[in-house]
Order: sequence, then C-alpha cells, then structure tokens
Amino acid sequence: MGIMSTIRDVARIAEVSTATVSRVINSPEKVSRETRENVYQAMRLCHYTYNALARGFATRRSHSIGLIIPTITNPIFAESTRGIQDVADEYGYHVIIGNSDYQYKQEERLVAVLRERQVEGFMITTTDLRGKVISSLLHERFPLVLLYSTVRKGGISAVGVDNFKGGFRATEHLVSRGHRRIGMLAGKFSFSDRSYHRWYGYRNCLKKYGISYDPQLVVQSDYSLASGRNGAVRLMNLNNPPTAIFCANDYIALGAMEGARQMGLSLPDDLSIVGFDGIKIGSFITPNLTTILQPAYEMGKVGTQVLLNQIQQKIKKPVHILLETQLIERQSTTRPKASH
Amino acid sequence: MGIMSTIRDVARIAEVSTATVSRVINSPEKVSRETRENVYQAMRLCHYTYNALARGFATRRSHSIGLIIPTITNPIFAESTRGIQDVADEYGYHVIIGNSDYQYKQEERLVAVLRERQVEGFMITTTDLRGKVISSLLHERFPLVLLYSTVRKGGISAVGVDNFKGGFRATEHLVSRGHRRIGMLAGKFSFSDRSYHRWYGYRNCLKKYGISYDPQLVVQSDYSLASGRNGAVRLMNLNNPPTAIFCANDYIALGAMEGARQMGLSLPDDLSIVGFDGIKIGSFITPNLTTILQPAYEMGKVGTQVLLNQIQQKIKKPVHILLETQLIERQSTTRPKASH
DNA sequence: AATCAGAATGTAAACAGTTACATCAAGCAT
DNA sequence: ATGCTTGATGTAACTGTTTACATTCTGATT
Repeated sequence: MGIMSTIRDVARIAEVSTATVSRVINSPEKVSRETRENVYQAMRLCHYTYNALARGFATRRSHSIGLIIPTITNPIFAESTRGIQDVADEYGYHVIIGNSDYQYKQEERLVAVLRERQVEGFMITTTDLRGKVISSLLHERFPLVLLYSTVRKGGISAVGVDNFKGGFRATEHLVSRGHRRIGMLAGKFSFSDRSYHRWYGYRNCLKKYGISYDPQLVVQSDYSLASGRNGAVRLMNLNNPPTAIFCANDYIALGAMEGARQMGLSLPDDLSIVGFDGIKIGSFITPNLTTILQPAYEMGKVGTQVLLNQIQQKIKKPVHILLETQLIERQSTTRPKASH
Repeated sequence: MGIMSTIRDVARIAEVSTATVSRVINSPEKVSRETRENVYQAMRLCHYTYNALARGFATRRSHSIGLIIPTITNPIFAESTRGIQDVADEYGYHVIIGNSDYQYKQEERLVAVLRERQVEGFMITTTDLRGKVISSLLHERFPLVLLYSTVRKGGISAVGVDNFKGGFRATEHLVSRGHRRIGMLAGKFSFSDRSYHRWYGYRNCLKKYGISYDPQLVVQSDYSLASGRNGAVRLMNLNNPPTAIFCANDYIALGAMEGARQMGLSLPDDLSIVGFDGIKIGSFITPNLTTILQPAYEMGKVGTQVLLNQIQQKIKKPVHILLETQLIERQSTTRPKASH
C-alpha cells in the first residue's frame, strides 16, 4: 500500500495540468491524441489508481444505493438482490445492503447510517409501511423504490407482483383439482401488504366458487420452514382437516410438507400443497412443489432501473410496476382422495 | 433533498469553529458541556447530517471492505455474507459485494473496481488461487483474507473448514453403515482447494478401510442442483453402481436425490446420500439429508474479525483458522440393501 | 508577581478529484 | 490586418471533514 499517487503526480510527470488528466479520465475525446498518450504513460509509470471516493466527494455523488431487506439469507431476497447488483454494477453503482430481520427499529437505524454514507437512493422491502422511515424519505423527495410491494398511495414508487392475483390463482388451481376444503398458511398481516393480498386472493377465490370461508383453516405465522411445519400439523389435526393447503411462501410450503409427512400422511394424495415464490429448490424435492413463481431477479432489475432513473431525474412521477406471477404446476397438487 | 447543511453551517449557528463541531462529533468529552449542548442544538436547527464520505476522504479511510464470492444466490454464501455484514456493521464498516460467478475474469474486474472505491481490505472466496489477483494483492501487502479456503502458503490469511477431515468423516460414516461401494460427486478440482480436499479425504478414508479406489465412481461437476441430478443418474447406470454417494455439497446432494428418484430408486434404501454444507433446507426434505455441517455464518464472522484486525494493523502475521465441521446424521443414509 | 500546566477553542492547510472560466494559438472569413 | 470561431490546455476555487499547531484563559505553584 503505502502512499498512493494522485492525479497531481500524473500531471507533473506528463507535464500537463490536473484538469487535463481529469479530462483524459472522464472525456478522453476532449484531449489531443498526443497528450492523451503521454498521460496514459505517466499513469502507468506511477501506478496510478483512480480514487472514486474523491470523485464522489467532489461531485457529491456517491454512486451507491442503499438496499434494505429482511435478510439476505432468504433465497428469494438473495435472488432479487442479485438482480439489483447486476443492474447497479452495469451503471457504475454499488449496493450497500442492510438486513432488518423484519424489525422496524433496525430498518430505521439502517436508513440513518446509509444516509450518512450518502447513498443516492433507497431500495426497501419494508417491514412497516406506515412507519416514519418511508414517509420522511418521501417528504424529502429522496429517491426511493419499494420492492415486493404494491402500494399505490402517496407518490411512492413500487415494484412488486400482483399478490392478490397470485393468491387467487393458487387457490383456483386447487379448486380446479376438485378441492373444496382448502386451508391457508398465511404470513402475518402486520408485516406488509404482501401477506394480506395473498390471503385476500385466496378468500375471494373461495367466494367466487361458492366455497364458504372457514377462519379455522387459516393460520397466520412467519415466513419460515419451522412455522410451516407447525401450521400444517395444526391444520391436519382439526376434526375436519383440509385436503389442500395454500402456503404464503415456499419455505412455509416445504415446512408444511415435512410436517404432514411426520404425521404419516402421504403426499400429494393425502394433502395437496401450493407454495408461493418459486425458489429453485422447489423443483428438486419430492413431490416437486407446485407454486406461484415470483420473478424475483427480474424485480430487482426493474426496481433498480426505476430507482436509477429517478436519481438521474429522468422521471419525476412515481412509478408502479406489477410483474406477472406464474402458476407452476408440479407434483405436489392432485385431486383430493375422496374424489379418486 | 436540496442543499445539505455542513459542519460549517453548524459552526456558524453555534458560533464556534468547525474544529469544535468536529470534536463534538468525534470526541465529545474534549468539549465543554455548554458548547457541546449549543452545537447539538445547532445541528438540530439546520437538520445536519454527517457526511461519512467526506470523513472517509479526509482521513483516507473508506470504512468499507470488499467481498468477492461466486454468487450471493447460493445459500451457503448468503449465510457467510450475513456473518460478514454483521461484524462489519458492528465496527462501522460496510461491505461491497461482487459476484464472480466462478469466473476468474470477473474476479479480476471486481477487485479493480473495488480498489478504485478505496475498500480497505478484501474478503475473497476465490475461483483461482494461482491467479494474479491474489498474488498481487499479497505483494502490495493489501489486507486480504481468503474465505472457504485452507491455503497455508505464502503469507495469506485464510479461514475455512477442514475439508479433508470433512470428506473423510462423511465417507467413514458410510463405511460404518456397511457400505463398500461408495461413489462421489465431486466439485471441479480446478475451482479451488475445497473440492480437491474433500475428494482427498474420501479417497484416504477408503484406503484406511481397505476399499480399493474406483475412478469410475467419481464424477467431477459444478456445484449445482442440475449437475447433482445428472451425476447420480450417471453413477447409478453403471454396471456395478454404488450403494452410497458422497456429494461435495448439499446442492449436488439434493440434485442427486431427485435424479435417483426419477430412476425409480427408493431412498435411502436403494441409495444412501451424504452432503456437505448443512444448508437449512436439508432438514426439511424427505429423507432428511445427512451432511457435513460447515459453520458458514461463523466463518464469515471470524474472517471479518481477522480482516479488520489486519486493517488496523493489530496483527501483521498471516492467520490460518480452521473451523470444525460436524457430521449431522439424518435419514438419507442407512445400511446397504444387501446387508439388510 | 511571575511562571507554568492544562483545558477549551480557533486557524488554516490538507485530502484528490471536478469544473467554470480564462488563455492562447491556429485557421478562416471579412 | 482585423475580428471571430474553435480546439486544446491551464488556473484556481470548490467539495466537507480532520487535525497539527497556535492561541487564549484560568487557576495553581513558586
């Protein structure tokens, strides 16, 4: 390491001004061929490396964006994060990740430290839409896009999937297989609008097909393998258990499968299961998981494009994008036993 | 957004010098109680936010570290990344992630751009140990720790697990269950020392128990679900197929399970499978995956502590840390059919 | 009364780039 | 010859902090 050489060293060696060196770096076409070559040569000579931090300081643009997610260890967020990183990278931006662990206090803290670090915008999968974090960023007109969200209120940009439609189609798929008694392992409504919309789609589908809604069949829990297992056990121990379960995400679904199996049920004959997310592993377990695919990587990409446009003020109006989900029919869903 | 207020604004309002404001921020005990209060008040008045970028520029410390991994979408890397982020966060550092996709060219490019961004050190899970990237960082004495690695040569710090021992124990477990014909789905040796060591443990274990090594039973492929599936199919189609397979990571193992099942084999009776990594999902599939647990989160934490110490020059000598793996016996391994 | 230590605060340069503006020479039209 | 345009380059101020050093003040010690 030791002392780094600067633009001034280069300038001295090439016998030009620092402005010229800067021009060679940022807009080489503005410099005559001869000087340009000299400058390049000088750079090599003193092992010059560009200091992007100093550039950021001088131009007051950090070329970084802040990303707040529940946790990078959930594959669905890892997937969208990858999309974000890929687009950011392409535009010369980098991403600083903060893990909130679904805790609003953390979210608040992370936004504060990332702002000190001068991120130019935020990409947030929020834990609490009504919290001050979002509204105050909004109020300052700080570039912001919500991911995995579908809010349309008050000038927030958001990109997400149509959770209502997804929940509806998952349920409809089960109905079309002949199920009438359909349970749901839902996420906690308090977390976000996602959980609620998926449930609402489920409920509406039941109504459409004249199936009465039984609150006993709905369990709210968090998005984890363990609570999927517990939830399934609870539902299948009812006097009149469901023949199929729609799970609010794939982790819950995998947990539910395991729970059902531990009770000695055979899948999918004794119980059909649909998930939500479309994580890769779903197609590698037995029976393969039928699920609603969320284009997570795509969502990350699109969201970042929106944010970057907003940062460059190419767009001023908030943007709402709903990506299409897709029903992936695999082996975890079949006709209910009775109607076999 | 608009114009941000600076330390000078605060100084003007509080009628002190900028040095004093700086002191209030960085070492409040050096400032009299009265002035301190005034300064805090002034900060509130003009909605001052600290500019960490400017601090980084002035002190020539970016308070950031670079992390290069194959891809954040692999849960094992997500897990260690989380460990890294948690420790970094604790020490006021942030992490910039680069995904190499197991491509050396990418790795090279990423190191270059992160250096421009003035990261203070690197955490790398490298694709090619012999590449110039590592050696030139080393040569410059640039802070660097290798993750998931166990090299001991030439002054590199590394933290990893004992892949040899892990491979040995996985194999020994199968032998102890009565298996004599044991296949291996190994990673590509060219990628890193990990793949090689796991295989070497496998081979040594066979030797110890007087089982001859059959190269037909070893397939090298990449660390993916799909190649696990293909590999298993290939092995089980041999004239004299194995009764057990040791897989170089859990993804390969899951893929192998799926492949075996597609061939109509029943698990674990027709085929025992051991994985390597200990990803969470392994305990939620049927049969539960027997595996060698790598403490990925822990590895991230420890590695970051080493790196941060190195950055602060608390340690000068390279450090080599080997964390213990752990055999998790679950249901995917049993006695071979013949000896039932 | 003179000296000194120590605490509190101020002064101003430094960090490594960018950029508005100025300068200069060459080429060209008048 | 004069003025005008254009392209290439230089000058120097600016970005928001930190920090070595200087200054001022207070109170204790001689």
